[in-house]
Amino acid sequence: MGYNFKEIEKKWQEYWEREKFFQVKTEPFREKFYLLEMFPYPSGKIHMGHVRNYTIGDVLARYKNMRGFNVLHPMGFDAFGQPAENAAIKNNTDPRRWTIGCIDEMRRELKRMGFSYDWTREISTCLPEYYKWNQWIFLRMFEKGLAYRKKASVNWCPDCETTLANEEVIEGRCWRCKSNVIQKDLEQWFLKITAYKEKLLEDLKHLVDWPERVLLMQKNWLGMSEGVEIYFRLKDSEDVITVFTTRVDTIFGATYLVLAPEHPILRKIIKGKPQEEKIVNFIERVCSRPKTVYDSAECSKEGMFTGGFAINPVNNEEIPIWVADYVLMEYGTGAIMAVPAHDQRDFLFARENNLPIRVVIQSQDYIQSSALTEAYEGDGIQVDSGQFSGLPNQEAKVKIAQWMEETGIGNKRCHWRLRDWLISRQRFWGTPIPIIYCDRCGIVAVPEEDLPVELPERALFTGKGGSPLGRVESFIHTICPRCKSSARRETDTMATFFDSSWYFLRYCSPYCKDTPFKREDVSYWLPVDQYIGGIEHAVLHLLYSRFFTKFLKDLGLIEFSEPFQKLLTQGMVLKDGEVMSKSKGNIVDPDGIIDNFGADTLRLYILFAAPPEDQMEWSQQGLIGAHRFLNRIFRLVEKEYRWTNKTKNTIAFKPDDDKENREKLLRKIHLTIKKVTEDIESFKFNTAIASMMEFVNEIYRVAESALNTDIIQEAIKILVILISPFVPHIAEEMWRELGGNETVSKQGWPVYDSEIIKENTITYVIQVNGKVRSKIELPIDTTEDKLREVVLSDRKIQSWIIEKPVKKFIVVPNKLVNIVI
RNA sequence: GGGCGAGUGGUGGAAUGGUAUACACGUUGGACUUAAAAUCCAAUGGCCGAAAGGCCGUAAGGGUUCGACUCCCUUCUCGCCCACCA
Repeated sequence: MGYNFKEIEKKWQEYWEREKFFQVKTEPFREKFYLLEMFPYPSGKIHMGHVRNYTIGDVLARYKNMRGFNVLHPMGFDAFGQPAENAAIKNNTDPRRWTIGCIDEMRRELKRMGFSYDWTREISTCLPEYYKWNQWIFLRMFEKGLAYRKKASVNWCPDCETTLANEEVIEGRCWRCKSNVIQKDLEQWFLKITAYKEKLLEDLKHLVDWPERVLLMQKNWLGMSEGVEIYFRLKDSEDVITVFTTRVDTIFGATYLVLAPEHPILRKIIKGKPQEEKIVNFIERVCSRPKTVYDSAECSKEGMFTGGFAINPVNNEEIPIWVADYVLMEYGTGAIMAVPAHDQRDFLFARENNLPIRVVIQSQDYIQSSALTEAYEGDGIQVDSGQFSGLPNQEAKVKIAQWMEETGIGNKRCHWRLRDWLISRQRFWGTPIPIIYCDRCGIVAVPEEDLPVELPERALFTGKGGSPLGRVESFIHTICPRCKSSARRETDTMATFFDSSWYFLRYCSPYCKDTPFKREDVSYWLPVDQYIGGIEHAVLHLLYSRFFTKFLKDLGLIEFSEPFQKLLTQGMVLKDGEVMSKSKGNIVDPDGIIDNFGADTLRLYILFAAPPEDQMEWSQQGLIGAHRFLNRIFRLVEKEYRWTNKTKNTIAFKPDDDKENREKLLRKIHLTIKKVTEDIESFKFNTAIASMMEFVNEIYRVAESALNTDIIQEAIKILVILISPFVPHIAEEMWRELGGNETVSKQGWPVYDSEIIKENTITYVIQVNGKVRSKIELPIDTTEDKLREVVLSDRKIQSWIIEKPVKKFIVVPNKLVNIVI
């Protein structure tokens, strides 16, 4: 029989709730700590990933609390999204009711875990009092020209007459009806995140407490590349083709140009040429290809000669213009200069189509154009490059660009990978975009006083015929705010990433009715001191949140430009080496684990199994081990080590029969405080727990030999405090059982005494030629001469160095000696 | 194809230039018990040896160092991100 976790956990959860233990308020003169974990999508049940994420956060929140910080630790739900709508289609029910049901269930589960949230601040993005502010922010962006309409293609199922997310397109077919998906152009809303690209890149430098790889992923996503735009005149017209290159040093090796199939000048070039029809067919074939199908480098590059020629401005050479599918309209200028000798893609294409290859960068081992088997993309010396021949290419790169700017041949440019953010979704379950279309006035913003534009109560969910919102007549028909004639509402809703791009601000003033948040609250709590969540949000969510923050700062609503000071990305929870998922059927349900072992066991196990950032493998055996450990510490209570209120926080020194054990335990107490504190600060929860296990082993060992001493009571007391952020319920229970008043959560965090930790003697490791041969116990700070004398007279060491001269005698103070012979 | 990260006992992991395998799981043996569970004790990288002890050992190979899991180079494997980005 183990300890009664069911009763204990229920009791303390009720206590914390009754005492409003984790409710906080803005207290300008108290040091704050804002700890945020990524809020969940309410799919119905929490999974182990959530448990891990929120347990990591909870340990830190409770620890910071005990250190005296005013800790904001909120939780909410990212409640809009497709699963609710799909559930509604399946059962023809209301996505609202489905979502609220899921939220209730998940809140119940989160409470069972004993997380220290301030539940009075809970938010759900699907409630009008929240999404009103999505619309408000959208309108501010619209005013600033940062929200605009543009045609963009969507995946479209002609049978269901509906748009599909990429994940709903399975092998080019609709996931529901299996018919072929086509690309369809729709007018859609975009946010001009590209207006902030330089700031988004620049400010990454300040995010020193973010994981390196997240910074790198953001950097790659922004994708800035520096290069030169070069202007190629056409042979027989005044038209100019602009190409972008990062390798302007290879310009003398350009032997042809390539246009993307969508390039606007292409039709002009081929007009009236014999191959016109063939090329038009080619263009149409390539453009209708679903974008997801073609698979990069593996895919063979297809293209044709257009019949046109361009003039290379650096040497007036005539070069042919081609069209090929390996050039993308979306990047750069949609046209490239092809240098087959120094670009692998160009090389393959040139060989396929018998186009000339000309080496203009010579490598150390001499290369010949005719003998190349692959492009040479490395550095070297310019050859056949006019006045730049003989220069190292890196130097030539700079000089050629300069020369081009002076002569008007080209200009230095940056190109970015980042695109504007498409936020329109042809879906019901999202924030309505607050826009009205009037035949007379055009696109009109919904006036602020009319917000929120609420989702209608009822809609029909069939999965066919477009968005359900588009068929709710009472929603669509409205009056133009400007001219008062009849008008139509926008029926698209916002992508849910919009909702989560500013939710961390709403937690500060969740009840605010006039603005999205109160300035005084936000300026106290923000930025978030520690953000914790999955690596899958390393790019989009974090980038969008940074964008919103910068935008709100420009509006003058906030004073900071980065929302998250520190970031921790936790690893995934695996079972049998695979990610837990419904489709694999390898889910372990947290609820069932809590039933059988308790929340404390689950918390302890999930922290002990691996460091937070690493992936962890679920093991039922390991879980049982954690449970066993909790039983083991709980048994300390039953051994009658209760303390009286008089004992207080001091460690009493009393003469004891077992002086050595006493001193050892005292030192262990302070070593453990040190280790656990440092490990929590650096998120090494697994080793923090290991050190507490060692501590417990030591307490038991000493208890065997010297029963019922005050030092043991003190050790247990410290143990209970140290372990309380990890396993709060059992810690509270033990605290009371042992005679403590108040609660353990209200105890200050213990401080170690470095004097007590100090050792008087050191066990020196003695190596001979780098191999451990002996260990000698010596007083601390033994002089080197004395050390040498003792070590060389050691019997074991003597047998190793006999008759061999000592070449070197290396001393690492208070640690190790290495004798080289 | 490019970038990043990782590879340590039967297992999860510890040690980031100084005793490799802390802590835990598992396994084996023992104590307690009529029995089981629970608990407690002991052993647990490999090889040689009766023992003392020795040799080998952190994916593979090489290098730097008095000393390398740790730093450098080469190779292999796995994971993640990006990917026809000019």
